[in-house]
Amino acid sequence: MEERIRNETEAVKAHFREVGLRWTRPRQEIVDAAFGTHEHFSAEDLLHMIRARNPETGVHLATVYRTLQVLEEGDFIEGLDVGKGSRLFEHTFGHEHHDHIICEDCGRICEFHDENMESLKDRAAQDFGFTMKRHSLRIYGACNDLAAGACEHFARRGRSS
Amino acid sequence: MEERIRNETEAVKAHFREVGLRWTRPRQEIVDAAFGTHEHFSAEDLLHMIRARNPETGVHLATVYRTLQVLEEGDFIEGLDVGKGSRLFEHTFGHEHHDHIICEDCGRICEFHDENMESLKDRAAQDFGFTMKRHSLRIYGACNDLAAGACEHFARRGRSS
DNA sequence: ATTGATGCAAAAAATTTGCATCTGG
DNA sequence: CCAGATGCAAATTTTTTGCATCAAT
Repeated sequence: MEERIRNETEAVKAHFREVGLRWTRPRQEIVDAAFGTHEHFSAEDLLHMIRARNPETGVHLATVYRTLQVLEEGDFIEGLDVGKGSRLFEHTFGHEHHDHIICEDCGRICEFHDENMESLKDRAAQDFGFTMKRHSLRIYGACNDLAAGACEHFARRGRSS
Repeated sequence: MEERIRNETEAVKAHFREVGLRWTRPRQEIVDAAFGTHEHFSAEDLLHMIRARNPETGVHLATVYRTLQVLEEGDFIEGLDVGKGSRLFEHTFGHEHHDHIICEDCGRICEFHDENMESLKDRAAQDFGFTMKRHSLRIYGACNDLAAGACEHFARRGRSS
């Protein structure tokens, strides 16, 4: 897994070099953190993760935002509007595209991939004369775990509604 | 069409009465405007539309936001995160659900509906133990009109990026 | 009358920007 | 050295809230 991170980081580094962006300490830390988690994270979450890894870090939130922008443009991460609060990100480089199911009550996010759905999306874009760049399917619902009182995600976050 | 608006307004009014909300002048104007357009609108857009209809209106933006919230909860309108800028709304009452294709360059939004897609969504939610409440599929791309220089939407808005 | 709705201003939350300074190439 | 990156603070943008007042029921 550390190896995976190394590879992904290397890829980002290569991309940066390629497009003439500099490889700096803050960017290193940001990328390491972004690829070091499999959770969805906000800009602020990521900053906390960076600080957890290196309490001495001087990385500033503004730099996180700026770097996330670059990473998104380079298709290394993907932003996800969850409706409430800030945009969440996840690393996507080397991952197959997937869609999201979001529990409106506890905030839990499940991921799934469906080839049939993908072809339908392609077709729709074509039919309407669009060149598809990306797509985002989000299903909002209530997770049954929650109804059953067995939702650990809820326990962790403890939101109401 | 005026008749349609009347009916929709009546439905909203009935719903308000039902759940014990008052029917006020500001709400009347907001609902009329929301159902009087077939475009997607932001809270601010809507306020402009209200002022266009009645320059004397005293409706305040905060009230627009508050009312949009109520309307969304009542399933009369639906919010749409377009990633950049404010949330857009569209009235949905009496309309079949549809998905969106959004041009990242000119902002044009196309709507489509695909039964197959709908069943796949249903299935996915079920498979993951969710009770689906709503869903949002957005396909982002570049519209070919734009590439061909024939995109009127672009001419109207004239954005870059 | 009572309770909810509104206008207004001010706060909040999330993100972006200007600028002096630092630093990688 | 020099363009680009960063920290920091301040500005923006979008949405929400507190509160005195107003109006629907």
